[in-house]
Amino acid sequence: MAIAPHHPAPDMAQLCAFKRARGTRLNMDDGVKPGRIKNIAELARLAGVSAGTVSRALADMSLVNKETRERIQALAREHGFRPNQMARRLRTQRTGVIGVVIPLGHERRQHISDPFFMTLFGYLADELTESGHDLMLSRVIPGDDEWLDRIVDSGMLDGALVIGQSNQSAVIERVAQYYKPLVIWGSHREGQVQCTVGVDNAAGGRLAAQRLLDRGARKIAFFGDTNGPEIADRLAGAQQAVDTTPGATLSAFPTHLASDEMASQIAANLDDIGGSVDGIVCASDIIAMTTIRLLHERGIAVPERVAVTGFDDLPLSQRMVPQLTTVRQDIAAGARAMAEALRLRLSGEDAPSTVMQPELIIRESA
Amino acid sequence: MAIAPHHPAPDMAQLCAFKRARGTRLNMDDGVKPGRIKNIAELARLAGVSAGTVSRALADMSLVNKETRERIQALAREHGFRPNQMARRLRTQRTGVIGVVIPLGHERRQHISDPFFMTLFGYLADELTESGHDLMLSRVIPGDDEWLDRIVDSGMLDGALVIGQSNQSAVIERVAQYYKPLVIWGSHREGQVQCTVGVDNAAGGRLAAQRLLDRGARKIAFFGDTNGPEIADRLAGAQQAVDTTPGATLSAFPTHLASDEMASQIAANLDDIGGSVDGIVCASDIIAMTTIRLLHERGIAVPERVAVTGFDDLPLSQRMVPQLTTVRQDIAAGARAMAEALRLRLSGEDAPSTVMQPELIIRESA
DNA sequence: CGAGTCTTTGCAATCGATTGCTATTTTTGT
DNA sequence: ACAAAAATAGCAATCGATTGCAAAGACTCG
Repeated sequence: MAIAPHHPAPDMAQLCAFKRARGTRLNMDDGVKPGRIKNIAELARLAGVSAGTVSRALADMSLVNKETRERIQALAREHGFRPNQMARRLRTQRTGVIGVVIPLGHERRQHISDPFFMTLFGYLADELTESGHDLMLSRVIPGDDEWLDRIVDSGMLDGALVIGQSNQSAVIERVAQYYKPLVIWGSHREGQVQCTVGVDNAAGGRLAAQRLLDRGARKIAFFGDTNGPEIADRLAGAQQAVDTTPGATLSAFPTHLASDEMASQIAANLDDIGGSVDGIVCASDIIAMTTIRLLHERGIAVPERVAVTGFDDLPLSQRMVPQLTTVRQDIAAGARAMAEALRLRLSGEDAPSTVMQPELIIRESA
Repeated sequence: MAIAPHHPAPDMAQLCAFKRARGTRLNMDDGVKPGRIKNIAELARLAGVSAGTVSRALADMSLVNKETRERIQALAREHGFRPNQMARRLRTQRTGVIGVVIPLGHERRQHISDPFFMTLFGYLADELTESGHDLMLSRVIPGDDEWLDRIVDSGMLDGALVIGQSNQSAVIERVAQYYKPLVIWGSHREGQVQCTVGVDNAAGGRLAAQRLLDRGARKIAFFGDTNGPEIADRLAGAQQAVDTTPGATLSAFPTHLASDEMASQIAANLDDIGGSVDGIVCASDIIAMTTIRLLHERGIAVPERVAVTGFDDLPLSQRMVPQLTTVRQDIAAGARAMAEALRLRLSGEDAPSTVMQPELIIRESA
């Protein structure tokens, strides 16, 4: 991100990590900043001009004489002065900050360190910092129906991104009706106002289940928490695939994402179904990874006796043993789509929802 | 300034967009909210009191009559009014925002999705949002020696956390001399001013190497990028352990963290050393995971022919097959320590550095 | 009954940068 | 040489909430 006042165009030559700036005066005695300037007025007095001129000079406006401009800029640099962003933003009514919100409606624990969210967040950071925005992360446990209003009305944000609908679709939908610069990662529903970006979860569920069916599996289990629309769609997709295959059955087992509960819950599921299952559709790679580990502990071979599919295609899924067969969501492309939609909406235009097509990545586990 | 690394262009063909039913008009003003109040003055006029009173009422100060106070609060709620944070912050000189900075001095690529950083970041978010702070993420590729100054002087932050020293210790040290609310994740050096929280990396390296030596390994390799002090310390620790064991040798192989380069680099390393190595100390769990995967592909048994240790003890290390023997950093405890140190420093007190002791977690890979 | 205390509320300064408008120079054109 | 046009710089209003201080009204008490 750039908390920098002005961004000079990124000069690729300067990106070289090892190239140090040829600073005029480097670390020598810089601990003692020459009399710290705290606002534009002081710098103005020092330069013998008015505050307005300093402001314009620092913004590099051609309105002020080139010489004075450079003199002021040099002075500012020398004193390590940087204009107060808070005042700037109050005045300009633009904050340059995008809020990223993760609502935890049905998952109270530790959701935020979930690799999927973090990966998406990382890509979003890459995208948005490029256009000079800062990212502010808010982790919200919705206690009422106003949590999103509070965020978008806080006056601190130019726009907001919501990662995951959780069970808060209604709230999001309501806010989306009056707050434009809002983009959601999640499922698209016909006729909804909110602008979503996400994968076709039903198609993804179908792909995963179909893969298991194609391998000959008939008794299929689904591990995941279906309280949010996304996972529910994946289950529905899997159900569709199973329904079109005679003799195949599907049963769903609730499985939380929180990592500590997850393992014991999956263990319980496995003991529950015993050896009567030959394929498992997992709602995420993390669930799949844990499931495989637990099957391994029970001496059940994957994929020979039970085939397992994941969802997400996180980087780790190809580093596992066995490598994970999974449904790929292109997180980088998703982040790019979210950023693009938000940019459009920030400039007042409309932006449509984006539904990406998932892709089945066949590796070893199924 | 921070510049995002380059992403490979996505296959946009697979994105399919659905236009929203309600094409053009995005701006359905009015809508549900009764005539939108935009500032305290308007609300004050509506309530028939002065702005100051409204401000105090909203802050729930006992200074204003309980009845008027409640009346104003009700009015504010009814109109969905929320005071402008930017103005509030300009006036109070407190932002409630903590900056989290990840300097990428020697790693230009995609560092941010590194699971370790993300996990730590997640825990930090949990800790700090609890005390009412927001987190702003800044990913910085230091182009000069002022990147940190720009961030802490931006006037947007109450404090800052730096995750990883990279090769920027000197810059951090200089800033730490004048900016107090600053806490660093990284290595502690005698006599330094910066407040760090981190694990004793040398001890960790020693533990890992010693484990391999104890298993009988004598020709040890180290995989990791030693440009930053942290990994360098781990290597130094490993070297110490090897030095005290007659006949044992250690050789270091540079290995970047960026996930795409890493695999090929490790593959090259492995081919380089051929079968002449019987133990590998990896500088992170991710490196270890990739290494094991590649050894597996080459038909080299882990730990029978080559024993491998990781570093970090990420959640995934116990879900792998084989489970990873690794040096544990307690990331949650680290995040707690960072948050606590920052809180102290925010309230003007001093806070010492924290050096945590690493712990060897013996599982299957060594 | 008037002085002294409390409660409440209002007024106006403040935080620090931005920017429309005005007031000075220069410079140019004829 | 004189009017008109540019080029510069300054003044002061503004963004919206907070808060010290003053003031007005309500109440107590000797």
